[in-house]
Amino acid sequence: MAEHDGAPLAVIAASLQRERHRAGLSLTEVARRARIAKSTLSQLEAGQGNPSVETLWALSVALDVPFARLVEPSRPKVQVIRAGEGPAVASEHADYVATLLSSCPPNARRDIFRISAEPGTARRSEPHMPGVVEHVVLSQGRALVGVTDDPVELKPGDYVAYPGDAPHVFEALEPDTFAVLVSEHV
Amino acid sequence: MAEHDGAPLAVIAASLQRERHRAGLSLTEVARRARIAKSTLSQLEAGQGNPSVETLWALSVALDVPFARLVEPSRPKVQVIRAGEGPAVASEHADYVATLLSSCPPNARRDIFRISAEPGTARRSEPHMPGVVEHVVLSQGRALVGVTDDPVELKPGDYVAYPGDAPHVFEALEPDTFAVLVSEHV
DNA sequence: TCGGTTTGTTCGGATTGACGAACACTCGCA
DNA sequence: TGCGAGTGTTCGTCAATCCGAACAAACCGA
Repeated sequence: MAEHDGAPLAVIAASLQRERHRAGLSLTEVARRARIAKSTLSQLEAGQGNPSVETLWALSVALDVPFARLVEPSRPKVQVIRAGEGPAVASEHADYVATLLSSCPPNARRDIFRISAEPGTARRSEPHMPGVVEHVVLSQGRALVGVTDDPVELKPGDYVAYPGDAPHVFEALEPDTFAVLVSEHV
Repeated sequence: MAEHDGAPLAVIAASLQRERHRAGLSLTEVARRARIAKSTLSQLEAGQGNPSVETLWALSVALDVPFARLVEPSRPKVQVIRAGEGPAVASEHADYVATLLSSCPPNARRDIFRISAEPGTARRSEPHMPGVVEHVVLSQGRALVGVTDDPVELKPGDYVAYPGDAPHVFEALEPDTFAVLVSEHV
């Protein structure tokens, strides 16, 4: 499910002004760098108008900001989840527990999991959405991780990234294996 | 530095068609859902034209994909970084090592680090860009992590998230403390 | 107080995106 | 073979963006 909050125009207006002020630039200067008329920028910041992609792209270059930053807002707070706590993701194997630490909030596109696994059965995953990348850092134990055809053996501290839109595995090789998994859908 | 590859129009054209085919929808059907003329969509997929933000937004809703997916591409590969390896981020304290595991690729907005620290001195960080959130999962040892005013003590397996645009700390309380840090700038 | 510079605004005119209908085309079925 | 429903395309028209220049207001040094 892709998130689609409010109409983007108001967000864009706010973002443009916010990023411009953050960079300490004048409206005139930004318009010059983006090679657009400053009148256009003025109206965009006023929330009027519906910029073309080229115009907005030029602005994202001028402000040196990722494009998406202009169309999507922001927020945060402190949050703690203790080792035992947190929603455990259902699994067909009792010896594999994935705990969701941070689910994809409005407009970041990644989930963070804590993985606990015991040796024995390999945990195979069907391909996810195209464009998903998974990152695993092994904390404890030993595990075979990666795409099913060519998994990698990880020891504590090792890191691996692999495309999540292909079949992949997580197989613990030692008891008490524990890892951090970041699943991002770019 | 924000990434700004090629002109976005060709990318958009490709993305629109790719996502539409992935969803198994006809051009007519997508146009109907997005409430835009199918002629418009046809021309956009042909790489002609420079859609307005509202038009593109409507399409992202109709296709149920995040907006940014339409303007920025990407692709992955398997990558491994062993426990000892990887670029270590400079630090004024020798007893604190941050290894960059995955730097913000085109259009994900997060970095992943492995942190190794020894007790003694606290590692204080100045605020980063506004909108940054940091996620820490402790792997080994014990540490005091979070915003400087109100840090949280973590034990193995614990997780904490906090705004990175305020001063924050990472202080190891035991030898051989080891953690995973995800820094995302939303 | 005056000139000079910079701020962001508003105003016609040329350019261009978005629309809807008509178009050529393929497929399934009687 | 003809019909109908589906595909994605091209065309002319209207409305909108985008532009450049002219604009008022704030600021600063002489």
